[in-house]
Amino acid sequence: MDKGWGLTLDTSSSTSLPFFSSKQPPQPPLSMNFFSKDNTTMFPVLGFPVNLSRPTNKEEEEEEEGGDQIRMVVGEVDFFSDKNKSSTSARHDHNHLHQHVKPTIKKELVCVDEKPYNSNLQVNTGLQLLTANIGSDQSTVDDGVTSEAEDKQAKNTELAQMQMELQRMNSENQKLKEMLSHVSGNYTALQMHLVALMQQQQLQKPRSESTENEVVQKKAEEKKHGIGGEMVQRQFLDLVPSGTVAEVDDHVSNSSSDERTRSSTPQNNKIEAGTRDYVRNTNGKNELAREESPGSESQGWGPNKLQKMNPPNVMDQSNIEATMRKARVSVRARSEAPMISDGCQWRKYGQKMAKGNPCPRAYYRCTMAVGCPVRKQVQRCAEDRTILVTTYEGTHNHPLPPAAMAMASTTSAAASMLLSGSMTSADGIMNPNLLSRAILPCSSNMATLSASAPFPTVTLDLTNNDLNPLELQRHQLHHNHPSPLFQLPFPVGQNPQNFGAATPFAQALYNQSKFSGLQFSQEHQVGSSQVPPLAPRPNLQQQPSQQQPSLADTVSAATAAITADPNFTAMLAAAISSIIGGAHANNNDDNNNSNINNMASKLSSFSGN
DNA sequence: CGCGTTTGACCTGCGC
DNA sequence: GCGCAGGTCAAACGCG
Repeated sequence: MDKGWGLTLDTSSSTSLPFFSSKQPPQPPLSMNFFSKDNTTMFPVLGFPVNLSRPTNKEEEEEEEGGDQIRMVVGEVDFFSDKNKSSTSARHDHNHLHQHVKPTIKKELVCVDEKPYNSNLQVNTGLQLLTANIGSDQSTVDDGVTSEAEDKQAKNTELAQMQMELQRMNSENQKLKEMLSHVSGNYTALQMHLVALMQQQQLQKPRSESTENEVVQKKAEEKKHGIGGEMVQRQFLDLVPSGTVAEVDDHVSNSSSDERTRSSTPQNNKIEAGTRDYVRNTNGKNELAREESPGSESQGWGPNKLQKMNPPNVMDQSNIEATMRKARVSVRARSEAPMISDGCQWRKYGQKMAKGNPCPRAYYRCTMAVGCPVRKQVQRCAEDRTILVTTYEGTHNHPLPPAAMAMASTTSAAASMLLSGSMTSADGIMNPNLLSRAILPCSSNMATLSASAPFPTVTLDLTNNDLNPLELQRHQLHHNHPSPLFQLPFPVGQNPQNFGAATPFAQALYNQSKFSGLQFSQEHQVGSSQVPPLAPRPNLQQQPSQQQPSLADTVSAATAAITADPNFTAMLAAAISSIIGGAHANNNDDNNNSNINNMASKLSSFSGN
């Protein structure tokens, strides 16, 4: 696992990353690091590892010694470990309260909205242990040695001390809550600014690109939601973090699925089936613990139903979770290989003949981590069998190699934003035009949203037929790249390195695919597949999946993508946004940040344009 | 022998 | 209620 990747948004400098409006009150420095060196903490939506801990550092200790009454140490913020369920901060010792109180924020950090944090937040400051210790101390007084008066005095003193500790810890709780409010405030401001930027980009686009219908629809939406963009903002605020938390919750606790188990008898069979699956696979290498029953996945939780039954702010987490999983991102690309090499490991678990398509559809699960819910379907297009349609569903719950990062980011961001649109539109009906422009402002012909599909789906079409092979070839020669096994929608007469306004997104995708290692492997990734590989081209050069870009290549390619196309900023920002949505966290770990700070500064410079 | 794929059976939702 | 289609399961199979 490559450990060189992190993603940091350092908001301590509003000049380097001007996401925060100048109207915002001054915020404390906030560093978000989405990188972890181990596999224990990760951000599930994008598969980015997330370190949400803010370990005690010397500065904080010095502050304490300097006379602060309230010691502000957030010890462990563990969103992903089940350990906290059964054992609290057991290291607490009342004799060393000052040194070892480790408040543990468990499980969920939810809501940027009005909901009070303490509704979902358990802050354990060790008070229970403290209480227990008080009792224990009282019961172990040696009355044979000390006099009654001394004993009472000692008890009183101790009680007073304990009460002070209680007060101190209460204050500490309060401070922690305030801190969380700060972080969420920062997050909110960041998202609002991001949306504003995206809207600016849309407004700057030539009006001619919009059809009359789109204009009418836009106006209708704006009328419905007041100021234009309010809807999108709400989408960000309501859904990205909530869905993210739902995903987090997915891996911390099975409470939601347990509730479903209890509440729905017909699904029990399926859940048991899933359990069987898990048990069976525990002997194997690639265990697959199903997190929820397929039945509950297919309960018809379309966006409309969700929206009608649950206002966004009070949306049940399990519903969000289910819907998050249903969001699909479909990638259409020309490939002669049976499967796209997207950097992940997949295991085939089924194959079906789908109606209306002579080509079978293959079903794959991600096997990079135990219980990763991500699945994908691979099928050739019936009309043009050179087109491979890969549909991704779900979000990774594990760190991803650099080669898989960008693809996961793109699909997750698209899915998140797609969902946010589908779930918050007032009438429950998606507006594909509006949404697609919100998601991918310049990609009206590349990304489409399907409201008619059973699940909300966004399709990234990389199969534009108006290709210019010469330009492609020139590009390959120029970059000394072997001929890619897939084609990208370079429009005729345009240099891939210098896209016109017509398809800036194409280059963004190209660059992205370049740095994501999005390749089409001629060899089978995980065994054979009956998705029929086409006859290899004579000049086909092997693009082994293990030939993944180095970190430097990745960063430089990302930088190139950003510098080449401001619209890529929107995509990247969307990905970042969805990450932040789940993080709500503060991390001062500055390690591994340099490369991403690089990207962030690039991003900020373009955001300012 | 372990692991991944294959493939028929099964489950579920949906439309009629 | 029935049939269809999509999706998943799991025993059988094949490969290294």
